[in-house]
Amino acid sequence: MDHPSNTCTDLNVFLIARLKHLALTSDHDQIAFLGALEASRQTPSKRELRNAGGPPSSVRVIQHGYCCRQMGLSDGRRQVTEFIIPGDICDVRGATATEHRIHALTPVIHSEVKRQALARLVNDHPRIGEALGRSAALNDAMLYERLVSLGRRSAKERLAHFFCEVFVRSRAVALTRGSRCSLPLGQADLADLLGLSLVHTNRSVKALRSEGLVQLQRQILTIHDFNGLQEISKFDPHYLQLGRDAPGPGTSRPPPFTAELAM
Amino acid sequence: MDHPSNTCTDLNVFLIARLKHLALTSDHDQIAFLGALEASRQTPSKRELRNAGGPPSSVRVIQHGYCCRQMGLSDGRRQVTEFIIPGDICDVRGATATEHRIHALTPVIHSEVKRQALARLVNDHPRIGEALGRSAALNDAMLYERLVSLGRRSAKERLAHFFCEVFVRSRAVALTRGSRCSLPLGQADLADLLGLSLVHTNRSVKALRSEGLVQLQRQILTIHDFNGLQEISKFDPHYLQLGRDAPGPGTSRPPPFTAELAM
DNA sequence: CGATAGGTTGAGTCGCATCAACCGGGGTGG
DNA sequence: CCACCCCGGTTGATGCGACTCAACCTATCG
Repeated sequence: MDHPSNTCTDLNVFLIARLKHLALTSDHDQIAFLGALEASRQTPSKRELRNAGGPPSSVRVIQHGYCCRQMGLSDGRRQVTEFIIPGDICDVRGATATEHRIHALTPVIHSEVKRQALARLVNDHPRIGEALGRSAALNDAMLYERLVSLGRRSAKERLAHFFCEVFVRSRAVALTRGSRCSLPLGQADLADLLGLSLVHTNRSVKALRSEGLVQLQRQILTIHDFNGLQEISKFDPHYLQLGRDAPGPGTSRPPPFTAELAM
Repeated sequence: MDHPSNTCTDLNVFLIARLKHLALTSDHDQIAFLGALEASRQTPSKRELRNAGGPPSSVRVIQHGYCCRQMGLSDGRRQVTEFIIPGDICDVRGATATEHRIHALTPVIHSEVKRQALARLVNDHPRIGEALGRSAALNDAMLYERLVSLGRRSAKERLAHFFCEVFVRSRAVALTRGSRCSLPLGQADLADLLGLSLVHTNRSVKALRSEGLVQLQRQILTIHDFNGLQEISKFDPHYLQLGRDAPGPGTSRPPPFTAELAM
């Protein structure tokens, strides 16, 4: 859970954890997927992730580090649409041509699978296709949930909900240590993610902190009272399709996915 | 563009128009797709669309009528996440188990393709898979765009942007007549779609109307000044992946899709 | 040690929400 | 045929949540 460094023994631990949660459990399939990855690339902090110049619609995998996807308006306003953690699989369906950017919040190691290779891969390993479909569905579920936040939740609710989400997602790929996880977002980024102003974000975070619910300092999120956050935001982890309350990654079992579509 | 009635000569005109825009141009493929549809079902206005009891993840196609997808919070607040028009293809990736509902705004005729059939279909007709992928990508693009609206646009901007979007989408499936199209959303629904209160929605609509930009009465949206709306909201139709300014469906050409992923 | 970036705080304002009432039309039942 | 009601839209008044402007504070760093 520390900031990206080279403490990571295997480049793909997070990705593999993610694949497990996507119910891609067979070693055979996992190896096939890893095998299809291009060489890893590094992107330094505060830079944009760029495809390897190739055709724009390949699947990109974040092996290490954090980033966010954001869209900018012509007048400078911006909206962060996703917070991306290690193991996440991005752009499963081709990124639409809109003004999307993936911004590295920390040094990021990532890789991609080219269209061609992916097509073959999915053909030979239908379960990989299914897993990717689930990944996309999960992504959508988070999008929908954020839409609800921006549309109908108050500032504190948005923050509480987001903190819950980040923590549960992080835990699912073993990126938590106790009640802490990494959250390398500045308050400005947080504001743009939640559709709030910087100042109001600051005050709302302060409110949650002074209620003893969370702490957020030096890029580390500490959850002091998960239930409290959950109470405020009515957070229901169901949509994340992850093992419900598994305290450790060991006991979390892949959820009973309603056999999804390979596509 | 009238309210759903039986004036429609062929049940699938809108769907076919949509398929064309998804660059599924071959008659062969189109017929295969239509052939895989289950028997059409009707859902009366103000009811929920329900799957035919079967497994939850099949693709659903709206042949006639309008609906919206919405999510409810425990305390009664709700968020409308999508406005769905004839020809739209829903749930391409399995609907996540969250509290999603598809609500019929008018009488709706719809059909679905079962998972099994779909898998075979995509296998035999790879272009159908690609088209469905594009459909999902387009859906996502609209989601992202709405996220920006809710997060960073003012009430008037949201309305203007949404009106532009609806009009362009409707035009793409020949559901416009002149500068009018159907918009069977009450102001309450509109409010829940745009993350505003009913009252403020009303006043904002009034503002746009008194500036001579639009008119919205009896479920009919009339665009008096598209450029004005576009100016206010910085609407850029690019993300809709539709032919740019084609006044009629005849001249609109499928955009140069960056060959997407079949999956 | 100045410089810069990120976080914190105060004051004032505004957009939007909320509460509450009213209006007009279409349907319904007496 | 009219009285009634219900629903959707409209409007006014008021208050709050969130935004903006503008400092200031604190760390980290070259």
